[in-house]
Amino acid sequence: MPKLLQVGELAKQTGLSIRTLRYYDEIGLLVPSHRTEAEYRLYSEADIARLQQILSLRQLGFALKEIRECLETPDFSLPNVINLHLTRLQEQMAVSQSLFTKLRTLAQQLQTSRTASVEDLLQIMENLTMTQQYLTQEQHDLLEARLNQLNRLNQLNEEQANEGQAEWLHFLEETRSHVTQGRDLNSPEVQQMALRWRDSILAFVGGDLKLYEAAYAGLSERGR
Amino acid sequence: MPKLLQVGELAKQTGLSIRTLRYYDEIGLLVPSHRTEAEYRLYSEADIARLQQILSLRQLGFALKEIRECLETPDFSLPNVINLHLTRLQEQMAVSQSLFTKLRTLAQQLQTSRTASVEDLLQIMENLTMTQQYLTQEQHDLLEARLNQLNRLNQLNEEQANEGQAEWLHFLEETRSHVTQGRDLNSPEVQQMALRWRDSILAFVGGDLKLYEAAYAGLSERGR
DNA sequence: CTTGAGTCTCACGTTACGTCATCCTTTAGC
DNA sequence: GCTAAAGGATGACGTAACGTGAGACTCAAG
Repeated sequence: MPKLLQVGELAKQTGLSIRTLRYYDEIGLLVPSHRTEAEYRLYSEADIARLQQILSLRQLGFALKEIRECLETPDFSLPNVINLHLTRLQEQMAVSQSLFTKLRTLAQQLQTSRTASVEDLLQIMENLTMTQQYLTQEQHDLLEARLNQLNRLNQLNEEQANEGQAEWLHFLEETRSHVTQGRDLNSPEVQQMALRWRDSILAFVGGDLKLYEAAYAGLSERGR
Repeated sequence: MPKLLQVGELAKQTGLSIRTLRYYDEIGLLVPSHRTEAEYRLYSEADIARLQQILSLRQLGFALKEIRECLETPDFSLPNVINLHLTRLQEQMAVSQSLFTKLRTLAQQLQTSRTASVEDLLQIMENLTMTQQYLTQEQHDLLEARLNQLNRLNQLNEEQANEGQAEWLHFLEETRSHVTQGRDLNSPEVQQMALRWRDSILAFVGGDLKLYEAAYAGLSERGR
């Protein structure tokens, strides 16, 4: 017999609030597949699985409406979801890297001028926030582009889809070998890998290369 | 002559929308210090400096109301702001680290069972989202605790405040030495440093040790 | 002198929920 | 068999941080 959960239990298990689950029901994002006589919500295991997907996508910064649309396309495959997850991870690490570079700059500034002036610090903070802003902007652009392409991909023929998955598997292979060998995140090898990963994405994104380039051009222009 | 900026110009320079600047004016967060005859907003350089602080704090995840309160306490010193920035960086790197560990788990899972079952993947995704949720929750708790303590700190006598700054300078010294020596983020030395940094924070936070401990206890409990 | 770009205020819309208020169900204890 | 406590349901209003017009004003350029 498949066990069914009430809202409160599910809320406890997921850490979400009851109100949130009720809201997801309200907007048709996660409608519990059963109800009791007294209209109590009952969530099946399939519902829970769907909720996991929802949370994953929400984690990636998607709006709830977008998530619903994603899950409506029937062949929104798990590889694709994980693909997104991996990419996101890559970006987060890149951000950390960038931030650390900025911190190094700060440290060096403090090294040269022993007591940094207020103006210096403000200048540094300006740099910090500026790059941060720009990165998140870039991330958003990329996410949008990827979502669009993902949707388009789902409308392509199987051949190309399989190609994309092959690329993805290839990258995963590499990642795994590096991970199992205990390599470090900041080693040149991994950075090299990140570049190839980016190229892989470029191939994956296919036509909209211009969008990607624009983001990068803007970034380097900003960096001068 | 101090140059004054109109909203549009400031918006372009900061990447914020005009509406956002108007909103900040509306809620009293950033009230332009001048207006033209026709009520055009004019932002002085002091205003811009304040905006930088605002963006820095916003970047740290503070609510606008909290930011306003922060900036209202007159001796909300720059070291404190940068202190927060550094801590945040530390946390972000910890999150990346954690995520990467999860990814490693995923990779290993895929290694053992060549074609991972849907259930396996869901399980992994569950772990991913769970830890993520928990971390952000922890981060929020810490941020709140720190804000409170920061406010209290501002009400302490100068001695203790200077002590806190000395601690901070000490940590910065260490960071700098590590950075200039090109050490890696994931090296045991830096992790050791992170631990000491945490202890420093603990000292900094002073009384509310319990709050900190609760957060960590919850984390390890969750991690079982 | 008009046109176009920039600005103003007012005001309603949006997202993802939080927070009551009020009523209904279910379970445990007496 | 009754009651109290716990859990749930449905409105409905509140919130944060803006987005998005509508309609009027201002300012520099041709």
